Amino acid sequence: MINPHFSTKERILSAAEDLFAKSGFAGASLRQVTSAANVNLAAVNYHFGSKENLINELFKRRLDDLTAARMAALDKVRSSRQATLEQVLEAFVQPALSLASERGGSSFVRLLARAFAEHDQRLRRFVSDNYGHVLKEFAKVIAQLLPNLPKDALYWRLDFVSGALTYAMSDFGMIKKPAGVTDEQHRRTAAEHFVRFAAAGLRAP
Amino acid sequence: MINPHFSTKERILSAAEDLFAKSGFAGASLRQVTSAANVNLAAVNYHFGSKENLINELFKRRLDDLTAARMAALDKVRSSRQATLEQVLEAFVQPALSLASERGGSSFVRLLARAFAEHDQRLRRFVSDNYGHVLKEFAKVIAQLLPNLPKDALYWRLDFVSGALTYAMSDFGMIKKPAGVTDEQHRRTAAEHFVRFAAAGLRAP
DNA sequence: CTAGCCTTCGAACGCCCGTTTGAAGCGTTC
DNA sequence: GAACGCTTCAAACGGGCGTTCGAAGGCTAG
Repeated sequence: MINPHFSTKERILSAAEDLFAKSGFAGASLRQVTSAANVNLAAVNYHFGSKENLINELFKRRLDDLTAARMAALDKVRSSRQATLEQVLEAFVQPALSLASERGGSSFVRLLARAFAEHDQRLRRFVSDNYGHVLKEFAKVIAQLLPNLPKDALYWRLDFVSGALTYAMSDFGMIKKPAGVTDEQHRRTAAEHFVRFAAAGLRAP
Repeated sequence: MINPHFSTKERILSAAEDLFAKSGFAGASLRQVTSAANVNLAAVNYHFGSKENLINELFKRRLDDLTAARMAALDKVRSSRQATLEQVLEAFVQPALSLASERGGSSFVRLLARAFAEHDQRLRRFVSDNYGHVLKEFAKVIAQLLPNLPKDALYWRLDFVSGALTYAMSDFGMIKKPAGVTDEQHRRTAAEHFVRFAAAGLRAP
């Protein structure tokens, strides 16, 4: 399960990502994590200090890359002469898609959905600090592309878009990957459907 | 906090709803629940048998009403001569809105979102058994209203719609109720925005 | 009044939790 | 090869967990 070639720290992070995604932060114990990682129990507190800090490191590791990739994609779209709503949405989704394709990335995506479901203030603060400003940047660009849309309507619709994406990427819904389709293709299809749906929703009369 | 006029069973259910919504099923203990309910610890196992069964009863209590109300609203729309997509979506949202306005209902809505985030198979099975067939009925009606939309696109979009609703109703997003607006008005506004957004998304070219 | 039943109660059960500790291992540096 | 850091280890800590138990309480029917 866990590759023995990686360092203790990395093995813990990987195992924790899987187990927390599966059972929740309170539901998965450090004993389960260290056992899956083939690592001594005390290693968590040695390398991360506490369970809570391990969770934070888990998010930091992935979110730093994700937010950077999203900002880069947004800047690219922004600098093009005639950006479309679809391109902006694509810039938002594509990096998340790449993340989900990484080793363990799909677990992390579900973890992210969990972080939203947890109303725990400490965790929400942490996620929004590392994540919030990117959403604001996207909101600004989208607002420019929909100049006739009142601000309150825009914010509502952006919430709906976030929800739709979170939900779909976490495999909550009834959509199941058909047999004979690679994960990659499945995600590509999901992204295409999402961009069409979200763009139309944002443009609603 | 907990009304002493209600029965032990009801006090436990109310307190459990609040605490599980706030801290998660694994995160809130029966000792916290019974303490908040002003009830002896052993009462949970006496009245419900186990923590897991308490959780099931929690969902049953609300979902039975919700699904019945949704089916009734759908039948009403169905029987009208010329049903619109907006009316069908309204029939889906309105009962959830009423539920959220009930005493403790807003906690339950967040609990429902948690149930989706938990990938726990037992809980998912239970929720989908009590919840799934209603979604299928709505899907059928919506499919008739969008005869040119391929089936796979329809299912993707319905997933997006579910996600948008779940997310928005659980207060995950950045939308905050403005001061001086009642909960009732806030939810009414949310529903209007949602129906417009979802209808447009479903009708996307 | 009393017998019976449903409910509540305090106390305890065994178990697992996150964290800490001090010793053991081990490669690097003088 | 001794001394030093960094890492791993087994073991234990106090505490909270879900659940169980037998006694006590309190209501109703005879």
